[in-house]
Formats: sequence, C-alpha cells, structure tokens
Amino acid sequence: MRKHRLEPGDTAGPLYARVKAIVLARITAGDWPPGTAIPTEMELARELGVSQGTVRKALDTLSAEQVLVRRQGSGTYVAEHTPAHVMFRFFNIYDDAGTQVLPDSQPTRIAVAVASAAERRRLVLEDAAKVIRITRIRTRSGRAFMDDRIVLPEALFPGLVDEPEVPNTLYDLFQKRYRIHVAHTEEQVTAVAATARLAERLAVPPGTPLLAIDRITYDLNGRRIEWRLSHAHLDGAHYFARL
Amino acid sequence: MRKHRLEPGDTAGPLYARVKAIVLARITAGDWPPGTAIPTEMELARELGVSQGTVRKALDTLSAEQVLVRRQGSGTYVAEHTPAHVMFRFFNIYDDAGTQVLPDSQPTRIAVAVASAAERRRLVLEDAAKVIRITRIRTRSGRAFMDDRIVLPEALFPGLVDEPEVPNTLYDLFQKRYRIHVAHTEEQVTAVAATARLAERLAVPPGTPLLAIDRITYDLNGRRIEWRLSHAHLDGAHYFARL
DNA sequence: GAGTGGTCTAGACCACCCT
DNA sequence: GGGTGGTCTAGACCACTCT
Repeated sequence: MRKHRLEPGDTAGPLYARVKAIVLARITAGDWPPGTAIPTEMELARELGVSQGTVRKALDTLSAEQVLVRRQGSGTYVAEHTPAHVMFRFFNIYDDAGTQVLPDSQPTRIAVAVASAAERRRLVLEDAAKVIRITRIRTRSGRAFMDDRIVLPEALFPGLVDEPEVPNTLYDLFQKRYRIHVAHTEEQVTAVAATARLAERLAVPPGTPLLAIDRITYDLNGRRIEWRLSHAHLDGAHYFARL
Repeated sequence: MRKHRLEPGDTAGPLYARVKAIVLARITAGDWPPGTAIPTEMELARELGVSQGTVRKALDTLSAEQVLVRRQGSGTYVAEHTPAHVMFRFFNIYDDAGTQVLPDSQPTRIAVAVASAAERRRLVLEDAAKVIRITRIRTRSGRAFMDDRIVLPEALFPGLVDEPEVPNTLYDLFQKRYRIHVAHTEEQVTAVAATARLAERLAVPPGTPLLAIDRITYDLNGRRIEWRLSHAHLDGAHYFARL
C-alpha cells in the first residue's frame, strides 16, 4: 500500500507524525475531552488508512509527552489535569526530607489591564493587547512562603476575570474550562534580596535572600499562555530539578 | 521463533530490555569506547538471535537516554562526553540574553580525607570510606562568580588525587580515564546569604543573596558518583530549567 | 471470554552517508 | 553503489482489564 488516506491539511514529514497531528488536533478541538478514552489503535488505523504500527508510534510519542495515558487491557485516555496531577508535575518545591510541598493559596487579587512592555515581550503579544493579572500569597502549613504574580493573555481566557474565586491550581481550570492544555514550562531561577514589599508580604526582614522563579508556560500548540513570577522564602525546603 | 539465544545473566522483562542491558554492559565494560560505532542493527540481531525490530527498540531507548547517538546512513555511536557536550548538558546557567554561560575554572585544591557524616549520607558510603575533595572558583569573563565544593568517592576514582591539574570539565575525565559514564543529575536549589568566606572568594559584600546548587550525580548503573555544592553570584544570569 | 494495549517477528522500501 | 538507520506494513502471540 503506497497511497494513504488522511485528513486534509497534512503536509510534510513521516506518516506517524501526521497521525500524531490529527490526534492532537481532535484533542484540542474538544472531540475527546480529558479523561475519556480515544478510539482503539485498530479503529484509528482503519479510519486513517494506515497500519496499527504507525498509529502505535504516534500514540507512543503522545504518551511520552504526557498528552495521553495508556492503560494496558483498558484503552488509551486523554491526560487529565487534576489538581493533584498539576501539583505533582509543575510545582518543584520539596522539603529537605524529600517530600513535595503542597501549598494552599490565599484569597487573590485579579484584574484586567493593557499589557506593559515587559509583559508583551515575555508573552509575545501585540501592542495594546490586554492581560489578566493575578497576585496571590501561597502558604505552607499556615505560613506565607511564596508570593505569586501571574500574567495571562486576556484573549485566551475570556471571562476568567469574573470568576468568583480563583482556584489553587489554575492549570486544571485552563484545561477544563478553556480547553487549553499545559504542555511544558521554562523557568529562570535566581537569588534576590527581599524588597520592602516582599518582606512585608512574606513576613521576613527586608534583604532576606529569596528564590525568584520566572516561569513561562506553553500549551500543546507551543503558544505562551502564562508568565508567572514567584518569590519564595524557602525555610527548610528547596527547588528541585532532575536533568 | 519462541526460544531466544541471549547472553547469560539475563532474567526478567521483555526481550528488548534484555538486549538493552547487554548493550549497556558492553559499553560500561569498555568493549565499545566512547565515540566509536557499535555493530549494526542487523549484526546485533543475528548475534543475539532476535529480530531487527527488537534491537531497534533497545537502541532507541538508549538513544533517548543519551547513551547512544544514532546517525542515519552512518551508524550508531557511543555518546562521547566532550568538554563542550558536558557543558551543554549539565551546566544550567544562562545569561539574560538566553545564551549559555561558559565558565573557566581557576587552579584548584584537591585532597583525600575520610568522609564526614554528611558526605557519607549524601553519597551513601560506608563508615570510614575515603573521599576526594576538590574546591575551585569558576570565572565568567575573568570575574569570579561561582564557588564549587566537589566530593567524590575515592574508591571510584583511584589516583585522581595525583593528577597534576584538574580539568575544567570533570565529567569528560570520568568517562575517558575511569570509564564512568555520567547519566543524570539531581539538583536542589536554594537562595542563601553570602557567608564571610564566600563573600571574600566571590568578591561581594557579606549577606549578598547567592544561588546555592546542591547536586548529586549518577552514573549509568545508578551509582552516586559525585556530590557538588556550588554557590553562584548570578549578575545578569540565571539558572534555567525546562519541565 | 472478549477486547485492549504490549511485544516480537519478517520483510519491504525510503532517506541519507560515505567512498 | 553499497550500507546504514528510518519508516511502514501485516500478522502473531502475550499480559492485562473488565464484566
């Protein structure tokens, strides 16, 4: 078999890459919501006119990228961003015993504004684009330890600003309400001295060394969906990275 | 074909996992030195009595783990820890323009001693085990910016202490002289205030916020081969992590 | 027991590198 | 042009899940 039957809009690259793109498109279009099973390998192979092995390779790479979850004997499912899962994947603070810190978040300020120059640059936005700004304090066993300043492109999250309450795990909301799937993050980490404002918010003396984490979040299509600047007072805890 | 012909000492798991273990064993045994080509897929398949697809799966996972490098049309090679490559993979400091910082290292102190309690704990060593301690300053465009304190199990690196000069990229030496292949690292990052000693060594005022990077390095067999504690004064640079 | 993904095989052609 | 890894197919059996 030398000619294949695939959806329109597929151009270059090997066959499994096109299969992968088709599956990804259907997930982001909402055809297969998070947590549901997608068709079996054989069904997809028949429908797309390719062999099961080719479908398998596409699904395997999507599984490695944590877009899909495969369960032997059961089926292949769209990965679900439950609050617990989001914390596990994207919150890299561990205490010195090696167990992950699970923060709460305090009541939050949220507002819309025209993006500043820095915000436009970090999120790659047009002039005069609007952003949603969220500020909050995160607590650890009742004590403030992290100050978050979150910036989102308003165009991607219409109506978010009117939410009565911003949840502790935003990425869960992104996926379920806006069908925006968080794919990966890039973080720049530095050490800074606490400013007067941060010192007050975190209840530490001014000048205390804080860890500054500057994160850009990308969705499955490679779009920048969030800029987050966190300042943490890590007392008996640390940022963890595996390479 | 239901019965396979494999080397002795292979027990559980799927066939490709056993093939992978065999290839890994030959690499660490030094049969195929870094930079050389291993046999072709067809040759390995014949030799081990399995199909080419099974060999391919084994080599693909080793390639994903950066143990092998595949070059289409040419062959499959044992990954080489050249100084440039080591820097690229394991040195996570970038300047704010996004280009990687390439440090030099100053003349170095090196000595052997009985491991302290902390060293035994971090490297999982027996009582009375010996360690090699290395201290050095790293410079960036001529200015000191990072203080390194490196601890190695003496049993793994006999004779290292007598080296006339410790190279800037230790991991290259590990691979070429001791056949110890660095596989991955785990890093704990915190913000600390410069002590008097660090302030002097880095030419900053005492109390300056520094980034502390506490790294454990593992080899291909999962052994802990290094404990490294770095303190960095990041002026216009940052630690970078992708998740 | 029926159905799913996981492993393994055998063979074909393609894209690329080298000489 | 010969040899390498990369892709694709077709079919078999295994391990597991669900009901």
